[in-house]
Amino acid sequence: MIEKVAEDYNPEEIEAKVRDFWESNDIRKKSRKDRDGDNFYFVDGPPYTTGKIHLGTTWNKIIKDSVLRYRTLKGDQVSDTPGWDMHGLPIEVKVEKKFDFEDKREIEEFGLENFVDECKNFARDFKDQMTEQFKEFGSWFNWKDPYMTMTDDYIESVWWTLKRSEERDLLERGVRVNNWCPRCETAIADSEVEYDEISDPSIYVKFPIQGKEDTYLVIWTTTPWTIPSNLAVGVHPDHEYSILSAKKNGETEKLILSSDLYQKVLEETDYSKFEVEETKKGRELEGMGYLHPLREEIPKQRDLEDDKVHKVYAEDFVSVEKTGLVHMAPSHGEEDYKVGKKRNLPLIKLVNESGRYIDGSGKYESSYVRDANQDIINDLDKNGLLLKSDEITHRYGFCWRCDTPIIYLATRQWFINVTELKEEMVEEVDSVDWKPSWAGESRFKDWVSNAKDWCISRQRFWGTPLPVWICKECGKREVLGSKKELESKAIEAPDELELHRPYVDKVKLNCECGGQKERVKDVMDVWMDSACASWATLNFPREKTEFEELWPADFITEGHDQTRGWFYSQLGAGTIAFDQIPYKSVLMHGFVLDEDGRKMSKSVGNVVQPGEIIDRFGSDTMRLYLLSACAPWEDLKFSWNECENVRRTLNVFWNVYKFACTYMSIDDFIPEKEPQNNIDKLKIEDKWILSRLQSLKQDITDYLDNYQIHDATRKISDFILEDLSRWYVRLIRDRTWIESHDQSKLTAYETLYEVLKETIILISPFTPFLSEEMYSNLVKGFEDSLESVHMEKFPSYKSNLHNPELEEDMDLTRKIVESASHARQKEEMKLRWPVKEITVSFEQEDKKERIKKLNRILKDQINTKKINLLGPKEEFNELVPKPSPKMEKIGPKFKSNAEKIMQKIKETDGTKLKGNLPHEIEVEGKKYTITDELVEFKKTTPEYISESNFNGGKVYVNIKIDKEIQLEGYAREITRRIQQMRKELNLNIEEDINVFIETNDQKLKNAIREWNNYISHETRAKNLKLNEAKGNLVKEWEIEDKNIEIGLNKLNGD
RNA sequence: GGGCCUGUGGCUCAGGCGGUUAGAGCGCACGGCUGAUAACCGUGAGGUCUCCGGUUCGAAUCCGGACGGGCCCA
Repeated sequence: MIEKVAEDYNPEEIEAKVRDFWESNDIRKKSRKDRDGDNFYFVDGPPYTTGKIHLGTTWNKIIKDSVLRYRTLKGDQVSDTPGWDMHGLPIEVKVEKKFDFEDKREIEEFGLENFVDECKNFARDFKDQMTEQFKEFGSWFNWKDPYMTMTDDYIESVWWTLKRSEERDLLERGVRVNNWCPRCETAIADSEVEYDEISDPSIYVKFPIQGKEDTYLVIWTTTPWTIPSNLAVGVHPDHEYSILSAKKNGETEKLILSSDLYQKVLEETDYSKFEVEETKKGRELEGMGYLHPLREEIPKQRDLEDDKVHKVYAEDFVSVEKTGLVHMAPSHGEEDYKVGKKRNLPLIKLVNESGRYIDGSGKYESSYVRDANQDIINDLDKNGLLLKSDEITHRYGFCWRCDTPIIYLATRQWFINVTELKEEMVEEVDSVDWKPSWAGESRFKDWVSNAKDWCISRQRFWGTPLPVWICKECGKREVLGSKKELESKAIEAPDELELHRPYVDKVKLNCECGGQKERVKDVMDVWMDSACASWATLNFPREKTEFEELWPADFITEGHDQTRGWFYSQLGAGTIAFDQIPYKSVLMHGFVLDEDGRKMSKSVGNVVQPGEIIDRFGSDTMRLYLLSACAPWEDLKFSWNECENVRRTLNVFWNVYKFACTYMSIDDFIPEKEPQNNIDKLKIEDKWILSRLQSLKQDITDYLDNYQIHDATRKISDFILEDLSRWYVRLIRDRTWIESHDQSKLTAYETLYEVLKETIILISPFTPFLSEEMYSNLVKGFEDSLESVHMEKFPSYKSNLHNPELEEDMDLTRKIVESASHARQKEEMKLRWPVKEITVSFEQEDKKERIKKLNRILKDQINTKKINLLGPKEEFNELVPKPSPKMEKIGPKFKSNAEKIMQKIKETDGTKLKGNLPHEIEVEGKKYTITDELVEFKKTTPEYISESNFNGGKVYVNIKIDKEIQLEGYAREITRRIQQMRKELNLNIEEDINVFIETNDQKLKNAIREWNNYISHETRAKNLKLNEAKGNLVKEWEIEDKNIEIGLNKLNGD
């Protein structure tokens, strides 16, 4: 037996209840089990354990969860291991903040064991907190056994991967210029750099040419602090440079600048006069020597004895902007470093890992580079070499975690030679099914073909330790691939070895040379961790069975920022390890932005937390909103308003469900085991909604198989709103109100039940709580059903119930009904009042024929006594020809009398006039003959007909009110008021009443007498009497200015 | 500065093989309905389809450019 549903839709209550039900009955597991379809190996892109999820992460997990639930419904055997990215700087910084550490030294004083322990605890706590947040909105993953990048098992998979790169000779140690955080004292990846607006110096500096008086190269820079390390000046080989004679403050000097740009530069730097003396191509300047502008201040620069330094070099990378010449400091720029290598320049290092000048930097020694900017500018000025000093606001990189401005610094790092694999990687991109296709075609391919070598080392503590051991004596290195290998090769292996710093640091290996190998102190880039997720999840290489069965991943989905992130790192790692991209299909999703399309950010204060949405609307609404608001690959503009809309949709769905439950339970309805057997008993509206249901199933399968989640969810919402609630329920209302066990009522229930049941299943991947609640009452109440809706199968398509033509016809029917009600409304004819007759005129004959079968529905919904259907060749016989005088003919003929004659023609009865032409009329005593030349006729509707167009024809509604209609109208007015009063008394639907009505109006009295049975039936009145109004509730009403007093008396109970 | 994406009524989105008056929902105004009811339905107002140029008989739609937004890169 099902239960009546008394309450309104209350997501909070439902979701708590359902969550508890899932939890205590292990429903997720049962749902995944016993599926006999294909494997669907999904790999979760691991969120970083920050402790708090935001709306973007929420969207991401909801997409994943819905896809997995859908695949499960379809019978696939899905993998749902979630992942956590737990290593790295953000957590280290959290710990540093907790203990107020300023720099690395304090960490070392604190003890690495303690520090790493703290990191581990943070990561674990954050993971637990976030797990709860994810679970709250019903994302179903194997939360008890996630993959975690910090476990030894996981670390081993990463080690194995690195060992593969060593075996393939792709691992390399070398000096490169990297983004460097001077506070964290580590290299950071491009993807870890965040850009922000910052104010920096903008200076033009003159570099004096060696051996020529007053001749200078002019460069521009925003990083004065790199000038002490300057070793060369770059020009573009093909660009033209001018040697100018320029005047300022009465003194003349020669400047070398880009021919295209000098005008602007010289104006900016206050030169009064200048003329070009000579022009040269960049390549002709090559080899020109200059004096370092700070040679007095920097001992190291003075001491350089190398004839290759302080020269002009022509290089293709030099861009023509500002002055067209660039100053090059190989230790502080990637291109600079490359040029330095190519030209065999020495590498001078004046800046250490904490961003301070070191020994050899003269007066700047020990100052922090950015703080030294002003001193350097002053010194350049003092040396007479500063052309101009200004400030510029530009985008500059910051450490993603501690917000320190980064510097570029040449350091010794570990690299994987990705550039060698680039071609192979680009080819692999094509083997993936990208949604949308441009995600892979252009965007990702572009990125991959610009791939640089991957710097995988970090000079930090909390991360996967680099499994590289190097002999102090002979320099030989060894890369290890597992814990076992480490234990077997260790000189002294501790009993319990954890694969983190500082524990692994203590393990030493014997070297063939007799020396000892020690681990390099670096940890790995966290992107290397997650890059291995597709096999680390399967515990490969320790366990091989699952890997062989499942790998590579069937599906991954992440935001478009992951193009250069996880999509890329996985491609890299997969190519290194297996020469293969580790995923087969990708859905690239968008970002969540605020209502104005701007990024959500704390500083702007436009951040919306998922918790807020859940508190206001519940998880199901949030889920359905996020899934239907836009295409997954577009950015989502969050809107509270649209959330509210989705809640309304679900509320309507709830009301339909409630409606069904209420009536089915009153009537003790039990659905047939095989409802298809009753197909002959189906009324046309039943056939129609069942057909719509078949279309729906087809549509959403198509959509979801292509990850058009928004189209699928919108289709379902539309179905619920338009087809089920606004139309089907409206059509069967009368059938449900029949007492006794009437067949047409049972068929309606039967149909409604089937539609509801399947709809509940279809929407279950998206609104899993609501579906579960409805299923548990409605379906479980009737059938020996499954334990949960999520154990169901995707309802099968039934071709015998599919009738697209009927769907079209019903569509037209709705249009006609709407049009008719429009026509009524124009004349203020209430829908409650019946009309005598309507006429529908069709533009197409076949439409008229096809709509005939829907006559009953038209009649009921329009509330008309009679309905006429006309084809395109038939004319509506109540149209009246209206005479329309032709003034261009009447004018010349009747001259000054024309005006009056025209008036007279207009007033003449069109029907009579038309049949009697020529016709004589009389104006002011004179007679005139009207011929058919002087008048034409236009078809118009008489005043008792209201017309309205629909797409495909016209509707004419006869709104004449005669006595019969008036009585019925009154009866309905009275009924409505009694119903209103029943509601006020909070009566049950089945509860009987007595009604006593008092009125002086004879017409109302007549209506009550004539329609007594109808009113009694509609209102469940045992007695309906014209009498003194009395009872539990007595109210006075007005019906069209007539007074009436109605009394209601309960019969049951009190 | 470059690549990819995006720009349609006050708001959120459809449409987008070029073809009569550009569609929904929300909001607004007016009206209706009343045992699904602290819901629901209809009608109306509201759009130079971001702008400029081109192709074409015809452009929201195709092409080029500009501007705004997002992501990525420099």
